Amino acid sequence: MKGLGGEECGITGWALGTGGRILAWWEEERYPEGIKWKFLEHKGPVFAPPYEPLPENVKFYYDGKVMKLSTKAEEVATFFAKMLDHEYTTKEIFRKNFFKDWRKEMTSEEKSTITSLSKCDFTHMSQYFKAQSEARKQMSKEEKQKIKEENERLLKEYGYCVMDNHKERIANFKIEPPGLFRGRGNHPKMGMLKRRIMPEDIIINCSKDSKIPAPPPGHKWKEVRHDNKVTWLVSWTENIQGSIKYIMLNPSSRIKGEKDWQKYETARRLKKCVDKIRNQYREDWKSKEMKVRQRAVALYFIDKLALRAGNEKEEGETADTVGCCSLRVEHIKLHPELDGQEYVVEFDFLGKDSIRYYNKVPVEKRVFKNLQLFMENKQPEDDLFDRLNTSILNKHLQDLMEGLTAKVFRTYNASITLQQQLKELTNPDDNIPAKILSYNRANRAVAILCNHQRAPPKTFEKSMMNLQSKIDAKKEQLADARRELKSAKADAKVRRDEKSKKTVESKKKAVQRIEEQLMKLEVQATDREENKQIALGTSKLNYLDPRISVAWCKKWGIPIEKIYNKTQREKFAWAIDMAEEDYEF
DNA sequence: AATTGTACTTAGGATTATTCAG
DNA sequence: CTGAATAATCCTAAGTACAATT
Repeated sequence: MKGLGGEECGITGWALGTGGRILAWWEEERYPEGIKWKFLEHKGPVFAPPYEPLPENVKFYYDGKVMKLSTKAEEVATFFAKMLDHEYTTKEIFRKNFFKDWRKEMTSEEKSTITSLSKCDFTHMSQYFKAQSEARKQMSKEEKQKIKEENERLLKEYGYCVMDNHKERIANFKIEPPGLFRGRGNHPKMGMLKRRIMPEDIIINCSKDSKIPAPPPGHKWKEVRHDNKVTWLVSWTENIQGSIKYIMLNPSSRIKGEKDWQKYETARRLKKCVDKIRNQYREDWKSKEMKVRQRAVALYFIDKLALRAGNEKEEGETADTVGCCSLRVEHIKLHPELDGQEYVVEFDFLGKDSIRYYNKVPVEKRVFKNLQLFMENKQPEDDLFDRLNTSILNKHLQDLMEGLTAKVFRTYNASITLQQQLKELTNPDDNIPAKILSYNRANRAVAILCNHQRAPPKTFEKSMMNLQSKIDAKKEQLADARRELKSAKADAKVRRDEKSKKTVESKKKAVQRIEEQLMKLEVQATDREENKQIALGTSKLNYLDPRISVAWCKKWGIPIEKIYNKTQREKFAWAIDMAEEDYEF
């Protein structure tokens, strides 16, 4: 193991600074471009537990008759049985894909008997699994403790690696278990069998001079390589899309954190030239070249609406979703006038994860006229920007600023919006809960911009009612406390002794306390209502320069724990350490 | 210039752990 | 102490980006 300039502490492997203090990664020297590490040692992946056949008394029925399945066919059947309550299993594509793949696992006898999925009865198997999970919940404390300890042992042994001078947490050291593919939205491959990954599928990446992880007994790795130009430790190819999956490090690691930091620095560089770029694309709306006009309008959408770039996708391989460059004519409607506004564009399309993007946006007249032009003589299913793709766009952006790509606009606009909103919404006289509400509102403005949605929690209505009744109860309690205070005051006026004065004081305090509690509840209710369909986590984790939040906390004396939970604090340790209250994005 | 392959970030839902009210 | 609500964590799919290849 080699140090990066500091001395090296023999036991922990941490780099030491000049004062002998342990250096955090963000205080160390960086590697030259391209090299990701010099030393990498790990224990390899943890494989999915082997299949455990069902007990004899758990039956599968075909066409009303008990049927004993071969182990392989049974395993795949259990995948379906475990999903029986899920909407997936009612979908035609899911059922068709599942059945096709299941049949591949059957013996020839099974194949000739089982010819229709609708004649399969998995309910007994399903009940068995429900009972199992119920039993797991009912386990004694000791049993639960034992499982917890086993997990911790696994984490301790396989959950960490040594990369250069640091012991780092691995994000996903467990190999994905076999199961049925759950694509999102209207995915053509939903229900297909995700096969079991074996050591023979696995490529190990580590350094030559490290202790190479041993494959499970009787097995060997597909390959062991020593590539320090990449950050992954383990990879394999999955069978649904044929794409490569990786085991990589936790967000708290140097290699992820440094990249994250760099991402925000790139966005800050965009801040310095964004005005120029905006003027440029506005000019380009008038260009003689169609290509340039399309590029300029697309960039305007990416900037103004925080749309994703929109790479091309292979048709029929994935759900039909789009981003900016892949928008089709059918995804927008042009309204010369709508609700008293001129030149309104109505967007309606499915984006990443098949989340719907719906928005009515007034745009400049030039943009509107250009869109009309782009749509001329086209069918609904034709590309809106037929002379443009993400590669062309990104090449252009690279010319405008080094390191600039389409997604930098999302990062930039998200972070700058948070900073502005915090400035605007924070009221210095507010107490801490009210300030946190303001923070959440600023966060929410970003989530809305980025269209980060969630399904409203199943229990939303109920929990809202619960909260309301809590508020009502608190209001009554407050009224009572006020009455008591009043009578205590009257009492003190008559008696004029120390004891009754003290009573008044304590009653006053009680009223104050209850007022605060009430206010906290009301704030909570507002916050929750406004958050019904909006997911704050994604922007907080991926788009908002954490130094903005850290600075805000320092400025207003808000404990950082109120904004970031433990995991988030680990991920953003660099920002928490670095940012002062005057930090500006 | 289109196509393919690789490596990485971003994403919402599912599952598990913790907290809170009764 | 117990069960429901809530928060945290886990999981892995689905994007972006860019290099290599045809």
